[in-house]
Amino acid sequence: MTSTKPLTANQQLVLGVLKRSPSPLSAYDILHRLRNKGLKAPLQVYRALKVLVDLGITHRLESLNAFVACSGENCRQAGMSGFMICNLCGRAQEFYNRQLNDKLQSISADQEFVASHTVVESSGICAQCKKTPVN
Amino acid sequence: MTSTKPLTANQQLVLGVLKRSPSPLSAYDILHRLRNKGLKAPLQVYRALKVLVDLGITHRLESLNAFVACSGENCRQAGMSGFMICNLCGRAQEFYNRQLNDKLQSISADQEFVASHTVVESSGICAQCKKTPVN
DNA sequence: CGTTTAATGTTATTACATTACATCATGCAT
DNA sequence: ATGCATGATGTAATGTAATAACATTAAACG
Repeated sequence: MTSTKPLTANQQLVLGVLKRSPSPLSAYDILHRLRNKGLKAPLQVYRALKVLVDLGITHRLESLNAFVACSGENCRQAGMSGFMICNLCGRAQEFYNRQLNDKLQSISADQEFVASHTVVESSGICAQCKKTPVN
Repeated sequence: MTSTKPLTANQQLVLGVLKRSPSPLSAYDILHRLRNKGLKAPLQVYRALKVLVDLGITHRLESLNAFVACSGENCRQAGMSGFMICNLCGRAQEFYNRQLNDKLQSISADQEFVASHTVVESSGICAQCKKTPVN
């Protein structure tokens, strides 16, 4: 029943670009790809990204200064998610893990720390790239 | 017997500033504090930071674009560490947790992903700030 | 010594992100 | 309908983070 406001034109454009991309894009990458759609300034992209991220349908990768469309449907309720980022092909695989979540919770609780957001990002080499060195 | 090369002048200056700071500093914050010591350009700081981070005696906080001195002695061997970052006082509390580590390992292993580095950063409110709202 | 190598210094540039302010569109109360 | 409030957009300028390219200096060592 989460009847939420529909996305605006710019937000749809940005989300579309992210969904089509196999790997994370920086705000300026996105802007570049939307020049032909009339977007001209970084702020137009950053504004759209903010909404998408707040909605939970896009994630920001802190270690990359880049953004990806959420891969799961129900990211919002699933709690925190993590990413495995391949240094060779550039792809970012999103994952959810209940136990990891719980462990992070308990670590916070031990310190009486109230976490509002948690970033988990591993960088390395993905299975694909391990097999076929170049991509 | 890890007889390692001694730190250079700039590296010592940067590390000193980080150790004295109660919270993470950006490279430009550091530069600002070292103007009086003769440092003039960002690169001087970034170069020193790179060495310190590679040595494992300083950490980069991806979600803050900032740096902190390592709080433990033996960070290098302890494996990956995480941070709890308070949005009010700005302090970053470092932590190690074996089980968290293991869990991250196993998640990677499941996907046949070979992680070289993992970022874990929670932001929220620390125990201190919860008690005494302003700091 | 002179040569190699690592560290530094300096300038310029690129990449990432936000502030400030003007404009436009929409909804809706009178 | 008219006028006002609100939210979305557009645009320019600026601020902040990071690196490239190249010149210079210092230390190591045959």
